[in-house]
Amino acid sequence: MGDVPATNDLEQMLREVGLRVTRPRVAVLGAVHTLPHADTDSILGAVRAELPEVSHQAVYDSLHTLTAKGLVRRIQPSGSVSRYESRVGDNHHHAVCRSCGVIVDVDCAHGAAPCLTASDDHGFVIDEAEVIYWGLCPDCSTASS
Amino acid sequence: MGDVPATNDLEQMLREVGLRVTRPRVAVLGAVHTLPHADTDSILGAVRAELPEVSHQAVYDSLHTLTAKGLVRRIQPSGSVSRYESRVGDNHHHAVCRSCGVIVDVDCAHGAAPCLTASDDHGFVIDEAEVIYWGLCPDCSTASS
DNA sequence: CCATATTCTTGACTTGTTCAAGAAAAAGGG
DNA sequence: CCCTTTTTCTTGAACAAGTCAAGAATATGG
Repeated sequence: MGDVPATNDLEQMLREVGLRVTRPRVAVLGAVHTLPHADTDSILGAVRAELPEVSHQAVYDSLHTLTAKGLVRRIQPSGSVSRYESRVGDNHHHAVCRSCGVIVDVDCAHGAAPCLTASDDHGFVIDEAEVIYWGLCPDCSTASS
Repeated sequence: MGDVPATNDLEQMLREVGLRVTRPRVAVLGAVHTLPHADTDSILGAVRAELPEVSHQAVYDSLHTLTAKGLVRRIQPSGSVSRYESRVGDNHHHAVCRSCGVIVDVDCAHGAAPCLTASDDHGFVIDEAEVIYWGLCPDCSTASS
C-alpha cells in the first residue's frame, strides 16, 4: 500500500472498468495516486509536467469519469474546492485542519462499516456515511498556542 | 422546539452575542429559522419578502457574522452550495439525498458527542466530528425503482 | 488499415461568492 | 434628545471554480 502504480497498472485499471486508455487519463490517474487529497489545480499542474498540452477540460472530464467508475474518490469539505484521492472502497474518513486545510486519512474507529446506521433515517436509503473530523493539525495547533 | 422565534427573541439573540440589531440581520436570522437548510438564494428571497431593498451583500455579510457568532451553522455537502441552519450546539448530523439534494436532520446515533473519537488522530486537535449520510430520500428512492 | 464512437481542445460562459468605496444607520456619551 | 464614532449596508465590479458546446483528434474493434 502507498506505492504509486506503474503506468501499465494504471492502464490496466482503466481497462478493467471499461474506459479507453488515453494519455490524459493515465496521467490524471497517476497524479491522484502521487498526490493524495490534491485539488484540481495541483492535479492539472502534475499532469502538465508530463503532458504540457493538456487542457483543463480534459482533466475535469477525466476526474469526473474516473470518479463515476470508482477509480478515484472526490472529497470536498466545507469551504474547500474539490479534492481527489485514490484510496477507494475501504471506508476510511478524513481529518481536516481548520487553519491550513490539510487533509489526512483516518481509519474508521469502529471497524468495517459501522457509521452506516443513523438513529432515524427518515425513510432514506443510505449507502454511505461520511465522517469529517474538524480541528487543527499538529503544525497549526502548536503555532497558534 | 421547532417554533420560529418572534422578532423580539431574534433581537435578543443578536444582543446576547454582542451584535448590533439591524433590520437585515433580524430578517436573515428569522429566515434561517423559518427555512432550515436553505441556500443563500432562498434566504435572500425570504428576506426580500420583508425588506425588498436589501442587497445580496448584506445577506452574505449577515450570514457570515451570524455563523461566526454561532447563531447559525453553515453546511455545505459536496456538490452543494452553502446552506444554513439555526439548530446549533446539539451535535446532530445530516442525511443528504444524492438525487434531489434535500437535507434532513439526523440525531446522533450514539448519544451525546460520541463520534469525536478517531482511531488515530495523527496529532490533530479535533473539536468536531461531522457526519453526512448519503443516500436517496423517500421520494427519489421510490421514483427511481 | 478503416470506420465509428469517444475523447480532447478551444474558448466562451455561468454561478456562487468576495472585494472595495462611500452612504447610511446603530449605539453610547454629553 | 442630539452628536459622534463605529459598524453595517448599498452599489457595482471582480473573481474563481467549474460547466457548456462545437469541432478536431484519437482509441478501439473489425
